[in-house]
Amino acid sequence: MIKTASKHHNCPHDQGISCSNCRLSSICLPLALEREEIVQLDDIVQRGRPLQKGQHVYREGDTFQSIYAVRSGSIKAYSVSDNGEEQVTGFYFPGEIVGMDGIGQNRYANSAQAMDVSAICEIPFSRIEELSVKLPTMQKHFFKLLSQEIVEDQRHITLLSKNSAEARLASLLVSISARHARLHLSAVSFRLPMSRSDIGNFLGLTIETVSRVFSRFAKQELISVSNKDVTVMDIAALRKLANLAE
Amino acid sequence: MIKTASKHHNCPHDQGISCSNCRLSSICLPLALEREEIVQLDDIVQRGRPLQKGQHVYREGDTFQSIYAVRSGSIKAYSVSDNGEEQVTGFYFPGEIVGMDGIGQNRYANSAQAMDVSAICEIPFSRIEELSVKLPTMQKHFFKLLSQEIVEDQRHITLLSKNSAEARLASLLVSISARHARLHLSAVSFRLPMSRSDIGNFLGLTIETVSRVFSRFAKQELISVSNKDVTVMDIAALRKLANLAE
DNA sequence: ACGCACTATTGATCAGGATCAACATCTGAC
DNA sequence: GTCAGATGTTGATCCTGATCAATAGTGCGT
Repeated sequence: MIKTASKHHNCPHDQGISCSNCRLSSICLPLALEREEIVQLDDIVQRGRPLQKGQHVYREGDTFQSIYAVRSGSIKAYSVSDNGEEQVTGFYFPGEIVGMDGIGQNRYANSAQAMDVSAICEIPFSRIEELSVKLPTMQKHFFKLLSQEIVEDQRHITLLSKNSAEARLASLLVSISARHARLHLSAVSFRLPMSRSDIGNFLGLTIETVSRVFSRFAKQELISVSNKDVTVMDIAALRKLANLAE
Repeated sequence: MIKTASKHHNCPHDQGISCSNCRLSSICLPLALEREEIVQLDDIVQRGRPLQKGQHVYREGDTFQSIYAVRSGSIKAYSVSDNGEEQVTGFYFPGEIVGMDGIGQNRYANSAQAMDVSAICEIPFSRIEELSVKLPTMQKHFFKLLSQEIVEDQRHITLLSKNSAEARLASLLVSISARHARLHLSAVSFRLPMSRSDIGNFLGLTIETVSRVFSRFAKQELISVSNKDVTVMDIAALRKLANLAE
């Protein structure tokens, strides 16, 4: 393999040195913002070096300072409850934002950990607040982001409360497929960055059940699985299993 | 019973004709706001006539315009999923705020329904946005409110994902007890405004299981139950069952 | 006060997923 | 390339809570 110079635009962990030319901006900063506003946001966004797999973006209990946009790779968020059990609360892909749970209490309610080598954009929240006062569009955008996370979490509550193991896993696969499509990646073939244990934890299932349902889906030729690589063969059937509208 | 004139301050559905003298303001508008800022908020808050039991504040899919503070009574929020099943996503008591799920999509993701005769304060969101641009404290307050709802929902996800029927019901009882205490009402004796079916739906259980767990708690003398009236006899034991820290 | 419909309780049985256990496969360090 | 530990798969059994069913209680309208 030929090594490409990482300063240019073809390395996935370094594409777009500014929000203005970041190809994720349509997801990360939906519609709303004007070019000039994006330039102002650009000034406050800090782009660090990539995180290695397993490294934390922040930890539960840390003082809240920033929210983070995923630029490449993937992040899992999890919290540890009073009795010491871990609960995975979300998986985040490029263009998505983590850390908003920290605003309310001035400390993060979750830890955020890289599941792959990942690049992230740090956005100091105090600067967002300042900018939001000057730019109502920006304020509106962040109100919306927060509200959407609430709706997402409520969907997940419904998933856990009302759906079978098969429906839960189907639902996760459909969701990941759709998010890949949004990134102009294949909606059909993708690599799951998380372990079976993370999937089970997120879906409220044991790893044995996750493994069995994967096998069952494969036997029914809805997907084919090899380790973490999944190929979706019948998305319509998965959507049906997940109780989603066509 | 002697009828009291409802214009004065002793009717529970009419206490505090303004935010400034509302005894819930410490909950509904935590610390943050200055007297003068509260006066400005006062101007935009609309106080309607009480809702009867069963009436809706808004319905899923309605165009989003306002958020609502519960002044008296109690509200349940629920959504209907693609397959037609109802999911109760939350119960709201005086001082708490409903409707923030509507911001992201410009339509409510849930319906909100009165479980008792309830008084609510309508707060048009566009006015909040305007005011937030002028008053950074106000902006910060609403960012926090939204973030706290995210954390709440994630706690509920953990409850559903990791806890037994007993832990779930214990957790709800502890939560309602604490919220009553915050309102300076008895943390020990209270009336549950919601049906067993709503409780089961919220906790991801059938009504039979809810009923059985109530009976079991009563037999163990952790609580005594008569219909919707509950007396908590051993809050420490309930907290332990709910896997909460002391 | 009566009856009807709705809500809740309790019991008997069933089933989905957890748990326990054995084995297979992958990954990374050397 | 080899080996050890981690991760994943598959099977057998168990248990919690769902389902089905019968009964009891509540509360509202007349």
